[in-house]
Amino acid sequence: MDSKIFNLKAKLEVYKAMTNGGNFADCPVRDVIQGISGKWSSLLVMALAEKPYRFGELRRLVPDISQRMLTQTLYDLQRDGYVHREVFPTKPPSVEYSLTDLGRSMFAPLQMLVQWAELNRDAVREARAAFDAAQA
Amino acid sequence: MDSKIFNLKAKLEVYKAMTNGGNFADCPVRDVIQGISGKWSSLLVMALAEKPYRFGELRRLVPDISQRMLTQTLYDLQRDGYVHREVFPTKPPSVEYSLTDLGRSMFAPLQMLVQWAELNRDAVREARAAFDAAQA
DNA sequence: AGTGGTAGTCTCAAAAAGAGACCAGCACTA
DNA sequence: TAGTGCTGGTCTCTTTTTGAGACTACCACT
Repeated sequence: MDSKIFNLKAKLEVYKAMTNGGNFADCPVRDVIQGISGKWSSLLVMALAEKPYRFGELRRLVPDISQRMLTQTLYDLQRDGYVHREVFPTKPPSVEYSLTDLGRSMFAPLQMLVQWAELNRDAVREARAAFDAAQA
Repeated sequence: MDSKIFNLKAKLEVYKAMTNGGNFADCPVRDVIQGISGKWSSLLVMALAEKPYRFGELRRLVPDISQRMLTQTLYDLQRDGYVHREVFPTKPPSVEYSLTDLGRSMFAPLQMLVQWAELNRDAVREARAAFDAAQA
């Protein structure tokens, strides 16, 4: 075992002590990770990292998101402080979404993961195909 | 805008060309990200990065996961090639789960995100509290 | 004979996500 | 002047996903 890999068990004990001493259910890191690991969260953060977008622009950019989920995911991202929402009083009022500083700082490590995914998507697809073939 | 931030729109065009030319729905990166962004996936990968664990050990380590979701998440991780499953013919047969090389290589960027979450969990919680207070 | 540990599966209820209709207000067009 | 479309959503209904908990079979130990 690589000793540089952090010790999860020790961390769990720390979290137990930090929270209610009982279980590991409300581990604060999990809380944060969960907020950004939703189906659409990372995609929207990636989009907004490029430049601010309006609601309809995001909808067109990600065609297979429903309006309902776009609304809700943006709301959640705003609530967690990653995204800023600004309404402009144009004739049909337009709403612009942009990353906050916190959002940009979170985007950095997220991008690492996305880059890994880009590099390794073939490996994952092959593994998946091999597994499915073995199951059949 | 920071010019070092990659251009999502250009990427989207590339993906469009790579897939069916139509929409961005089956973007391969999203496919990979989705596999590791489940509610339990990252947590189990983090656990297995420390050392291999057996089914029951994982269940005890993460007390609030149901057996059903543990089974299924491990199955999915195995299917995508992140996790290796090995059955030992002990008297009650025991099953050991461990990370594959692919899993370990994915854990590296995942850890970046987890470290970010550790450092910024307070900021996120404050943002959340402020937002909720403003809504009320 | 009863208890506990092994790794699950099965069923049913609750929560989350997806599909699509609907809304008000303004601009442009026929 | 009535229709059409764009703005950013909400509302309802259905499908999918998740969670809770009972149940299985086998073996060891008491």
